[in-house]
Amino acid sequence: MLKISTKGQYALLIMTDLAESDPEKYVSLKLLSHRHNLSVKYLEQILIQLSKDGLVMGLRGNNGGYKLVKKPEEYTIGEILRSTEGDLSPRSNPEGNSVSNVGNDSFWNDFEKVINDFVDSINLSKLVEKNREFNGFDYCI
Amino acid sequence: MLKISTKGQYALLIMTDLAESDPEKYVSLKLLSHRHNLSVKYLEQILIQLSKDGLVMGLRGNNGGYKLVKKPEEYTIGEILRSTEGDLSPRSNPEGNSVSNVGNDSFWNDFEKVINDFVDSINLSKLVEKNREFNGFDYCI
DNA sequence: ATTTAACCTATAAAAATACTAGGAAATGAA
DNA sequence: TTCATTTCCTAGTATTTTTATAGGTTAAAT
Repeated sequence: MLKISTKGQYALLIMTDLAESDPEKYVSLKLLSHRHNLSVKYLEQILIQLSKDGLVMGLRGNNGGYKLVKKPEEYTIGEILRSTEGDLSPRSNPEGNSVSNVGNDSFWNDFEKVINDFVDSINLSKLVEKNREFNGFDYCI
Repeated sequence: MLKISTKGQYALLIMTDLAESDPEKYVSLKLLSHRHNLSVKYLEQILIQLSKDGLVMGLRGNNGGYKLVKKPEEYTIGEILRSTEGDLSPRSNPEGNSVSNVGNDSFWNDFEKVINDFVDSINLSKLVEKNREFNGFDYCI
């Protein structure tokens, strides 16, 4: 279907949220859950993945939560999406079966490159800006 | 997952095949099935879809089958993929839920445009050429 | 100690994909 | 006209992927 799953969309949403928060403070899943009307348990999976890939840093215990490890402008949308979605290759089975479409390889490779080049050309700050433009300054409860 | 399904890949494969065949003659599913090692019944669904969208023309009965309705260079990869995949929008739920990510709309719109611009920039002839380069002249049994 | 909250693993429901199956309608040839 | 052929049409099924939920463990702060 050529779709980014909701997981990827939520990852973008949460990263945008963290980018707008105090970069020193940890934001808890509970808070993120309330702010975006998503279950703690589902967000957990997303943030653990982002954490494993070193995009965010988690802290346990009281006043724990997650925060960014870099400045917002240092994240590309691509690295966020690839963290939760896996590689953004539009082709289903890279070299899997016996179908003789190997001649189309360059098309699929080019396609993949176009996708990655685009998502890597945009950084998180840009997304935050767009959000600000749209929502005014604060949008949270 | 941001993947074109196998259906879309097969559609491309079959369209490439038809582009290499005699434009006047109808090629049967049986033959296409043998050539690409795919079931007649599955190919049927793909070709009926392409037929409904006016990309190919079907003829029933003896010596029936499918043929292109235009010259190969007049098809874009985009119109072939959109026929079997539906629209190539990377976003899961256009305006569905209550998640406040509406500020990211322009990102998703741009993303969609990048994808469509790419697949519409390549025509079927180009794919045929690539195949020829790779396989030499004839690759079928 | 106790509370809080991230981590980890497993499982279940829903949706999409990847097929398979049976029959109806049309075409060409015998 | 009859028959084989092949597209058309609709339904159903199995597998995989997505979208979650749930329970327990570990770590940190108070």
